[in-house]
Amino acid sequence: MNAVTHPAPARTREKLLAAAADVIEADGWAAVTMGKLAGRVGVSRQTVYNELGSKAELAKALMLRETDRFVARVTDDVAAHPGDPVGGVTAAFRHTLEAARANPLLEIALGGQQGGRDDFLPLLTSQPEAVIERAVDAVAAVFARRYPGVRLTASEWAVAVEAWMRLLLSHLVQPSGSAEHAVGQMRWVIGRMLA
Amino acid sequence: MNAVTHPAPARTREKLLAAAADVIEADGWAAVTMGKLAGRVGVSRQTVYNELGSKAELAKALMLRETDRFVARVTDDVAAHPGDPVGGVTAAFRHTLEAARANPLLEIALGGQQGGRDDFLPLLTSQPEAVIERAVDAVAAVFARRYPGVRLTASEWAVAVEAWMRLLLSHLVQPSGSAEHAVGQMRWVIGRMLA
DNA sequence: CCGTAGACAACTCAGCGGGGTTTGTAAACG
DNA sequence: CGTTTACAAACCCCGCTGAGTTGTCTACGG
Repeated sequence: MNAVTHPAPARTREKLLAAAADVIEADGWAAVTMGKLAGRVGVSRQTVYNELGSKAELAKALMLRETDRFVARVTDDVAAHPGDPVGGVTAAFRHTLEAARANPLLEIALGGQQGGRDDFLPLLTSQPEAVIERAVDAVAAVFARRYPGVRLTASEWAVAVEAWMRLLLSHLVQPSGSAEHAVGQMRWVIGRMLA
Repeated sequence: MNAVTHPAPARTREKLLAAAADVIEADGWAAVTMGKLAGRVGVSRQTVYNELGSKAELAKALMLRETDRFVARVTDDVAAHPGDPVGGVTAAFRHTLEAARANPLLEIALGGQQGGRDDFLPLLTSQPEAVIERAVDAVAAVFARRYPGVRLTASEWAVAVEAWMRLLLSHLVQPSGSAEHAVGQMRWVIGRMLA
C-alpha cells in the first residue's frame, strides 16, 4: 500500500505540530511539553528534539503555521467576493475575528495580549511584530492583486491593512460590545476607507 | 481674599488626587499608599479615607480625572483647527498619542495592557470599557459639534471615534514602528474616513 | 543508520510559611 | 471635624523546597 520508504520521514514534524496545536487548544501552551508530544505521536522525546530543535523553535513553527493558514483563509474569502472589495475585505476580517475567538493560538499568533495566562509570548518577545508585519504584507498583496479597481498604491494597501489588523486585534483583546458590534464597526470603517 | 469657610472643604480631595498622580508618575501605582498621600498633603490617613473612600475609588477618581483632561485636550485641539476636520482630528489624536507615551497614568487610563508592571488594572477590571465608552462619546460629541460640515450621524461619529481610539490604543500597546509611522498612518486613515 | 531508552545537570514553577506593610474600620481624644 | 491610636484581615515579598521540564549525552537495538 505504502511506499517502501521509512514511514515518517518529515511527516512526523507535521504530526508533532498538530499535536501541539491540539494540546494548546485543550489546555493552553503551558500544558505543552516535549514529552507529551512524543507520547501522543508515538515517538521518543529525543525524536521530538531532533525534529523541532527546541521549544522556542516549536513556538516559532506554530506561529508560521498559523499565520500561513490565516493568509490562506483571507485569500479564500477574497476569492469568494470577486469585484466587491468592501464585501471581500469585510468577510475576510469577520472570518478572522470569529476564527481567532475560537482558536487561542491564532489570537496569540496575531499578536494578542502579552501577559495572557500563558507564557507563550515571552518566548517570542524576540520579534513580536515581525510575524504581524509578514502577515500584513501578505494580506495587502492579496487585496491589491484581487481588487485592482481600488486605486491604492502598494504602500497604501499596507497601511490600510495594518490599521484594520490593529482594529481587529483590539477587538480580540478588548471585546467591548458583541461580536456583532465589532463586525459592524469594521464593515463601516472598511467601507469608508475604500470609498 | 478668601471666603471665610474652612481652608480645605473639598480642595483637599484635589490635592490628594494630585499627590497620587505625582507618586504614580514617579514610582508607579504600587508605590501609592494612603499613608503616603496623607503625609504628602499633610492630613491624617483617616482623612484620606474620608475623602476618597477606598483605594479602588481613588483609582476610579484618577481615571475620571485623566479622561476629563483627555477630552479637554481634544476639545482644544479641535478648536485650533476650525473648519478643518482632518487636521483637527489628526492633531487631537497625535497630541493624545504623545501625551499618553509620556504619562503612564493616561496610558493605563485609556486601557493599556493588563499585565503591566503595576496591578492598577486589576482594580478596574470591573468595568474597563465604561471609561473608554464615556470618553468616546464625549469626543464624538465634540467632533460632531465642531465639524457639522462632515455629514456623519451621531452614531457614525461614535463608531468612527471608537475605531480611531482603538487604533491609538493599539499603537500605545504595540508601538510597531516609530511614532512618525503611527501618526502618519492615523492621518491617512482619518483622511480616508472623513473624505 | 536511525530511532529508542535511560541518565543527567540546569532551569522553571507552584506551594509554603514568615515577616513586614497596607488596608479598612473603630474607638477615644482635641 | 479632624487627629491620633489601635487592631484584624488582607496583601506582598522572600527564601525555601520538591516536582516537573528542558536540553544534551551516551548506550542500546532493529
